[in-house]
This record gives sequence, structure tokens and C-alpha cells, in this order.
Amino acid sequence: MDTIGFEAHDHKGCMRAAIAAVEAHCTRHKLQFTPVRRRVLEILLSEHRAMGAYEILDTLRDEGLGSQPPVAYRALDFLVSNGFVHKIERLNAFIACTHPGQDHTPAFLICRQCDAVAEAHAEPSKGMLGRAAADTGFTIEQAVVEAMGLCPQCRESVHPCA
Amino acid sequence: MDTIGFEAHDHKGCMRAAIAAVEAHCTRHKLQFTPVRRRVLEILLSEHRAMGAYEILDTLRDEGLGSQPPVAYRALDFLVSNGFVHKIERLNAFIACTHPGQDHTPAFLICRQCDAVAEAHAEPSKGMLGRAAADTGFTIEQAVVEAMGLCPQCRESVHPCA
DNA sequence: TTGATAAATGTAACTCTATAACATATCAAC
DNA sequence: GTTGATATGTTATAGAGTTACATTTATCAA
Repeated sequence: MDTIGFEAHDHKGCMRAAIAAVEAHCTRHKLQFTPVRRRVLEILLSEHRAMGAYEILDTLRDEGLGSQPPVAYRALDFLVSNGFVHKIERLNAFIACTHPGQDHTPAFLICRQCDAVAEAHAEPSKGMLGRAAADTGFTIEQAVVEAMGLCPQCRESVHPCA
Repeated sequence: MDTIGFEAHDHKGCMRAAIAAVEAHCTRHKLQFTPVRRRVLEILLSEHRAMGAYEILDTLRDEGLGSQPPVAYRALDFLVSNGFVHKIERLNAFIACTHPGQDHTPAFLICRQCDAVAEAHAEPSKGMLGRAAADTGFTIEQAVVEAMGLCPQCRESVHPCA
């Protein structure tokens, strides 16, 4: 279970690796990894948290890479549809994938206290959801799995009620 | 697996039953089932599909029950926090619960073709998500589980590619 | 039954999220 | 190097959700 996100890690290294993986994937699939797309991915990787589209756009604007919403949304669309970035529906926010390139259904653990987000794997075709789908003849193409709660750090620091 | 939503059913009956269950629950828990709240629930039950807040508000406005967004959102907040209505994050929309009163984690099967939504049960503490949470020390309080795909009817009617 | 408190509603204004539409530029390949 | 597809720039607008504050209605205890 390669859950990442609530522990310290080699940040620069993980960022370099992710960029390299995306570059390789784009080359292989003849996708254009343009400056805006690259920069949006870099921003998400370096912040290493869920960010709103407009928050990303603010940074792009500061850097002269585009100032209007479609610029951010188009880059995000590209990154999301290629699996390099995921959208957290519950937060209307985006986060860089922790293992880009592989086809997978992400599941997220979202801390309601500190907003940290950890990515895990889901297997929607298995479990109760898969059984429900099979029972009704529904074909699952894509799934959103997001758990809200408390991360280990925040659970520690919550005051027990007086 | 009591999945409802892709089959015909006794609509009036299910509506009456749901309203009765909610009335009973409100009486038992001393909650105010006010006209606006009741009407919003009725609208969602009778449409039997996911509806946006502003779509609901349009109906309320026509009936003189309130014209500003907070009216709809407050009623929806009440209905959602008491489990009578669920929010579909993926659609930014709301749908009446098919078995109100019971505490449960809903899972949704959403047809991308006809927008029909079926509600099933999820058990987030079990399965891979629960294991990921346990591994990292994350405490799940609430979960969003939404599958996109094709319902049986729409799968039938999709042309095989020529 | 009245007065205090809490809960619910009415309304205006605003913020955040996202897309439509259209012009322009750049790339890829023949 | 022309063409068709892909990407960007920009304006405007649609859609989703909240803040803030005034007013009303319900609840309950004295």
C-alpha cells in the first residue's frame, strides 16, 4: 500500500522523478509538454498539497505565463486527463499524482484539520461498489474515492474535550 | 445490496414512504421539518435525479418559497447533514436518499450518458481504503464514493463503432 | 403569558469555480 | 511552405457557494 503524504520525504527528488516520468510519458505518447503545462505541474509538485485553480493561476500571473482562468484550466485538464494530476472533488482542488504514468484509480485521505492529502490506491471494480455495479449491469469507467477525517498528526494534537 | 435507481419502481409510494420516514425522524430528534425543507425534499424525491441547488431554487422561486441562494443552500444543508439528501460531489448536485433515517455511507453509480444516479452502500472502513487509512493512522470520518460509467440501458443503446 | 434564547428565514452583495466563444499563434507532417 | 490540428490569449459570462445582517418564528423556562 504505497500511501504517501503524511510523512516527510525527499521532496526535491520526488519532484525531479515525477517531472522525468511525465516527460518520458509525453515523449512516448507524442503529447506536448508545453511551458504552461510544465509550470502548473511544477507548482503542484513543489507545493505538494491540493491547490485551487485560481491559486495556481495567481502564480502563473506573477510569472507572466497567463492571467486568465482558461489558461489554468486548460493546463489542468491536460494534466488530469493524462493522469499526472488528480482533482479532489470534495475540495474543488488539484494535486500532483504521486506515481504518474501508471493507469490507476486514486483514493484520497483528506485531513479536515490541516488539509493534508494522501494518495492511496483504490480498486473500484472490487469490493462493494464493484458488486453493486455488477448486480445492476453498470459499467464503471472511472471512480472518485475520497475519505475525510483526521491525519495522525492532527489526531494527536486535538484537545480531548474538557 | 439494495441498489435502486436503474429500474422502474412505485414512485408515489417511495416518495410517501421517504417523507414519512423523515417526518418520524424529525419528530424523534426534535428537528424542525419546515415548509422550505419539506418542499426541497419533495422536489428531489419527485424528480428522482441529481439536481443543482439553483435548479431547485428556481422551483422554490416559482412557488414563492424563497428566491435567494441561501434559502436553497440552507435547506439542503439541513437535509444533507441529517442524511435525507446526499450531495454528489462530481456533479455539484443533490439527490434524495433512497433509505433515509439510517446512518450510512452512500456510494453512487452515475451514468455519463443519461445522468441517472443509483445509490448503493459503501463500507469505507473495509477494503483498500480502510487498509490504507489503518496503515497511515488516518481516521476516516466520512467518505465520498462515486463511480462514473454507463448504466445498463445506455450501454445497450450505444452504437458499436462502425 | 411573557420574556429570553435559540433557530430559521429574507435579502443584498460578493467570492470562488468553471466554461463559452472567438481570435491568434504555433506545431507536425506531408 | 501550406494545411490541418493543437495550443494560447482574451473577453465575457455562467454556475456554485458564502458572508453578513436584519427580521421573524419557534422553544422553553420563569
